[in-house]
Amino acid sequence: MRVTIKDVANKAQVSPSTVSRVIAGNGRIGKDTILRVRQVLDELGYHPHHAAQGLAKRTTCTLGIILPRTPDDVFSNFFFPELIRGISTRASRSGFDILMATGSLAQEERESLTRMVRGGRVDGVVLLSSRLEDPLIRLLEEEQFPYVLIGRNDYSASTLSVDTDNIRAAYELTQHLIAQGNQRIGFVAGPANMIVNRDRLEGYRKAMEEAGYPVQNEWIIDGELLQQSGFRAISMLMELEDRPTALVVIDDGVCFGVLRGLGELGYHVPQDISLAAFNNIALSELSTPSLTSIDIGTYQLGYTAAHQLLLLLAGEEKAKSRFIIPHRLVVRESSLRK
Amino acid sequence: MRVTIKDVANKAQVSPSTVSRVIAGNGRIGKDTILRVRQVLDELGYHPHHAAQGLAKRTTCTLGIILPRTPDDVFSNFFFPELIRGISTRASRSGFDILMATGSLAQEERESLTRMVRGGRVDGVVLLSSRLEDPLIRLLEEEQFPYVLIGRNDYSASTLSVDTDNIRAAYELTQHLIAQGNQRIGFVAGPANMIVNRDRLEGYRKAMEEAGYPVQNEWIIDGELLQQSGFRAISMLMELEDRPTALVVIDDGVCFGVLRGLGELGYHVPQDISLAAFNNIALSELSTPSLTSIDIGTYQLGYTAAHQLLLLLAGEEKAKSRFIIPHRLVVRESSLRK
DNA sequence: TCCCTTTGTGCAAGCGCTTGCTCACCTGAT
DNA sequence: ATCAGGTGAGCAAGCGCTTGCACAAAGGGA
Repeated sequence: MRVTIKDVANKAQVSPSTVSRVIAGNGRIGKDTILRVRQVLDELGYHPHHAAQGLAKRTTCTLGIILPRTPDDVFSNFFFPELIRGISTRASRSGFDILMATGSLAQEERESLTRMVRGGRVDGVVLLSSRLEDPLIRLLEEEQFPYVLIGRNDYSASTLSVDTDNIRAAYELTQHLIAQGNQRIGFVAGPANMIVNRDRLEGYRKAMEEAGYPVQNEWIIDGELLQQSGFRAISMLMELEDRPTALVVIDDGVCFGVLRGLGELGYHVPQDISLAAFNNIALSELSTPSLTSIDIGTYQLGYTAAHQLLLLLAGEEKAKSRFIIPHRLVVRESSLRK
Repeated sequence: MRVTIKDVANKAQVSPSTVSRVIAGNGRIGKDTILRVRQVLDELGYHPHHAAQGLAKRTTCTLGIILPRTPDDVFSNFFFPELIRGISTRASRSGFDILMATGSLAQEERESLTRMVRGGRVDGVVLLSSRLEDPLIRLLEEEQFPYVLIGRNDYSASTLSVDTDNIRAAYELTQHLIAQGNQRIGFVAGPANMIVNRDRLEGYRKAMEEAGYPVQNEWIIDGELLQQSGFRAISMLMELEDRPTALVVIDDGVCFGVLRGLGELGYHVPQDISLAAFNNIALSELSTPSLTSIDIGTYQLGYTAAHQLLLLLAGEEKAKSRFIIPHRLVVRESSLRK
């Protein structure tokens, strides 16, 4: 049978309340009592029963995460573990655990979140989302439930969020390609309804405009690169009269697909065309050619998100609601024109 | 304020116990009462408070997972999300959630698990581990806590585990290379203390022996391929008089490193040397050359693990304790000698 | 010496839910 | 008309913990 606070109390010859207070570290307890209780405490290997504690204290010491659905958001897969690690590390530093839910369907996803929130399973939620219209955000707003967004939304400025400055990042990435002598630069986009996609496109456009280089519409292609349709798009792009000499790609994972597609068409990177992408996943360094990428500080993103959420839960006055994690351009072979 | 069972009871003009029984679906309740309560139930959007329910029922409807530590187990990173998805999908089908913990240090990892188990936070644990001597397994055994192992151990045959037949898989993979005309085949290994490593090595050896081809010790190298030392090992291997014409690589992620290393040394795959690996991560298909790999059915692995654990928790008699998920050889460019 | 603080501890209520038991009522067979 | 048995619902205890409040003992100033 599990060892309860009562067992400890009996063995230490005090009342349960005293034990509780010793653990909490508040309340006025005699010095020797504290020592005695502590002794028994780890003699018995006591751990408070979480549910009971939660019930009494009205708090769960748990953060919720919704794992993004696969078909919707394939590429977050590649950096997801790193993100989790950031969140989890910060959380456990405050004694918080992570409750995770998935749903293959939007419906299930919503239900999971509802159960978490209405069921009082978590104190706050980390939402990994950058869809323009996110029903989960709406849900949390309606419930007025504490949450932090990794990414950004356009609902309300007061939403606590942690993000990369994607516009800036894309701007710099494009500038890098320009500095390498590219004038015609294309863009391989992700799902249109993701804000991150919109932002990166914007940064790219800005850099091109500033440099005085026109952007052709045909240079912007859809990056469902894990599918056949992606290959077709790439192939059409390369057949253009004035085809780009470089591409900005929405994500490293997608970039792998682009690289593959180009290879099959007989093109070499970076000799025939340069590539530069985002997220700097672990394998980007190991591909041939290695991928130039924007490192978005994935771990840091998760860590900070958890940190800010915990501050919010602790009732700290939040100075601002939006936090930008610095990114870093990592130049590798795929963009270095010989 | 949260809506409690009492609120529902009041509004439906019944006692809380009746509401509870309506929800549980047991107990003798009048037909019209049920209808009335149901009505109020979703009118108010009631969700039972998880902690309270857990306290009363002595169950948490939660499964625990320990996320493997990074430095220890880098490459599980690549298929981890998929595994989680499998676990989570099965779990949520039974109304279970997933509690996840990390620890960067072995110490923290242990503490997380202890908190989970002793704190009554979870009903069972899914352990992703294949270290030979795993302190976490020991902990769970001591506590006699229900768990399922993804991988296998050598402690006790009664441990519930779900695994790939790694010996067999490695055997087949090696046979494939042999069928391609390779006689001298090397092996790029992972951390020596992982059972999966040992098993795959064994399968490889068996296939070689059966074919009557000798295995040189120098052909078996350590695959810390994300490090410098890995490159050195590869380079030394390739300088051997009787260097292998093919390599079995412990993991796709590592294989990316090998591929990279070989490329830097001026070798081409598969022309100069063939490569074949394990796990079939998403990007294996997209690299150039694409990677021949054993698909271990990652999702299925997670799903089955959760399934068996839930059966165990439900008190079902378990017919056997070890479940093997079928693997599948996926032949791609890296092993096809032209 | 008396009274007012301060200090250390226990009592008991309550967090939201489940469940064994009791009890009132309604059948239908005798 | 009577009563056994079935049916529908509520009472109250209890899950393991926290915490406001009461209270006893000890200390200190007048």
